[in-house]
Formats: sequence, structure tokens, C-alpha cells
Amino acid sequence: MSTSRKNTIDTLSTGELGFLVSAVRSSIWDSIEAELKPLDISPAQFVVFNSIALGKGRTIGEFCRLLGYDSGAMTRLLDRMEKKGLIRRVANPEDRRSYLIELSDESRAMFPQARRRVEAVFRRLLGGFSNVQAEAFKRSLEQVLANAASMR
Amino acid sequence: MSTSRKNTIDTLSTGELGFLVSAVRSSIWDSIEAELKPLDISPAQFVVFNSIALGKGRTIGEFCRLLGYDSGAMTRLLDRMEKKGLIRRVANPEDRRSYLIELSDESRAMFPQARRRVEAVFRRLLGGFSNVQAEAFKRSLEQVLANAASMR
DNA sequence: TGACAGAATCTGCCTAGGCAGATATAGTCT
DNA sequence: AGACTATATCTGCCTAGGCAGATTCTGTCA
Repeated sequence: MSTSRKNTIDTLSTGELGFLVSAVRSSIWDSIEAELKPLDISPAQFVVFNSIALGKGRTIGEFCRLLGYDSGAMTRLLDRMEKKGLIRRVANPEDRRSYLIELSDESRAMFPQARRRVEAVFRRLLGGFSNVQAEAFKRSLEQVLANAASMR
Repeated sequence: MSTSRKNTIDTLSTGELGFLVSAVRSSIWDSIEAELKPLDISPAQFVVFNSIALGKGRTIGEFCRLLGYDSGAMTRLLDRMEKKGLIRRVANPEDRRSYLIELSDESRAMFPQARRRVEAVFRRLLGGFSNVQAEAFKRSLEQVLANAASMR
């Protein structure tokens, strides 16, 4: 007993966890980018696109809060999407300071395809995971998030 | 049996995995940033600092490859560290195109403290993990990476 | 030696996001 | 209504990283 081999928590604590998580994040991002390239949609744009299409948020401020974006960044992200014709800003009758964000007819028609592509990417990224492993993975990620939140 | 509840793989595939991983990455980053603020070192700078101090890489190009950085970005990251006195560029006698990167005496003396702080952050982020859970978590991250690599 | 492909670093340019401040509108309280 | 605070969005400025091209040096091969 009592070998010199470090346990996994020690290993991950040297910075390996940060490295792994960063690498996973950019792998996910790159995979989605490649998959959506034919549709001319960036990963960031898809996240908003998805949110709008699913009715999760209607105004710019809501998307900022839901997606953890700065309001200036969101303004410009939507500018780019609007220029491409993916979305439009519509006056909000309930609050003249804000806009309601709507999909264009074309982008609404395109959404299912984009969505299927993204789901396919995640399924491939989760290849080899049993449902039990996926559940444990999800809980681990949530646990780290909760620990970080409690540090603040 | 056969309820309408989706399994975890389905849930994660809707984009939840990307969201979680991004959130975890920025939580880690923010925690390290806060912890190293008193030492005036950014998370990105620490990653290089750590690499140099542990002898993992000696030239700019090696750090680029090890850390997945663009060479222009690394040049400027090192510029900032050099301006702060953390590192210096020394002529490489074996290859006059490149520099050897060395820690200054002050930063070498400061390294253990920075390192301890970062390790403490990761230990807190992994609070509540058994070693077995940590091992499974690490393997899941590596599995996703491997899956992404095999898609290219 | 001379030509030349390849590598190491740096620089300029571009994109994207964060932050701070500006503007317009809402909501509240008197 | 008037004053005041809060909120929604936008704009300007800054930082940081990616990419492409320039420069300098290395290694190879004729």
C-alpha cells in the first residue's frame, strides 16, 4: 500500500482539469462549426438560433441572461444574424426600449436541419457512453459548476 | 417501462453538453483569475508560467504546440509576461531563429505560491468528488476528446 | 557552394467578446 | 405632472486570439 502514484484528484488539480475542459470545449465548438459551415451559421449564432426557435427568450436582454452574453456582444451577434437574414428585430409593443427577436421564414424552415446536424455532432461526441456514464458525466460537470458558484 | 422521459444522452445532445462544458470552462478560468489576481498573473499567463517552470517546453514554438496556441498569440502573450518581468527571451545557441524562454529569479521564487493557489482552486472545484468519480470524470472528458479527434 | 524547401518568430489585420458610458423608455413615488 | 431610479439597447474602446504574410535562419541536396 501507499504507493507513490498520485490519485486522480491530485492529477486533475495540477491544471490537467483546466486543460481537458478547455480542449473539450474547443473540440465541441470546432465540430459544430464544421457541421454548420454549409448552412453559413457559426456556433455562437446557432446557440441563439436554437434559443429563439425553441421559444427560450424573446428579447435581446433575455438572450443575454440565458446564454451568459454581454449586451454589447449580443447586439452585434444579432446584427450579424440580421444581416444574413436569419432573424429580424420587431418593435416590442409592451416595452418600447426593447425589440422582439423573430426568425425569418427562411431560417425557420432551415432550423430543423441545423438542429439535426448539431444533435448528430453531440451524439458522435458521446459515442461509447452508456446512459449511466452520460448521467455521471453530466452530474460531474454540474458539481464543478456548483462548487465554483459556492466559491463566490 | 418506456416512459416519455428522454435519456441523458438525448438531453446532452440537444446542446446541453456544450452549454455545460462552456460554463465549466469559464468558471474554472474565472476562479483562477480571481485567485491569481493578487500576483498579477492571468490564467493564460499561468498556463505558460507553469509549463516553463516544470520544464515542459523551452521555445516559443514548443509552447504553441503544447498549449494549442497560435504563434502570433504566443509571441504577444510572452511579450506581456516579459514586460512584467516574469520571463525573458534568451538566444538559443542551437538555433538562431528561436529563443529559449526562461523565468526571472523573481518569478521562479514566486512560482510555488502561484502553483499552490491554483491547485487549491482545483481542489475546491473538485470538492465532493471521490477519487473514483474524479477518475470517471477524467475518462469521460478524454473520451469526448477522442471522439472529436476521430471525426476529423 | 548555391538553390531551395521548411521552420521559428514576428507583424499586421480581422473577428469577437467584455466593460463603460450614452440614450431612450419604464416604473415609482410624491 | 415632475423627479428619480432602473432597465433595454447600442456604441466606442480595449483585449486577446486566429490567420496570412514577411523575415531570418536551418538543413538538404545537387
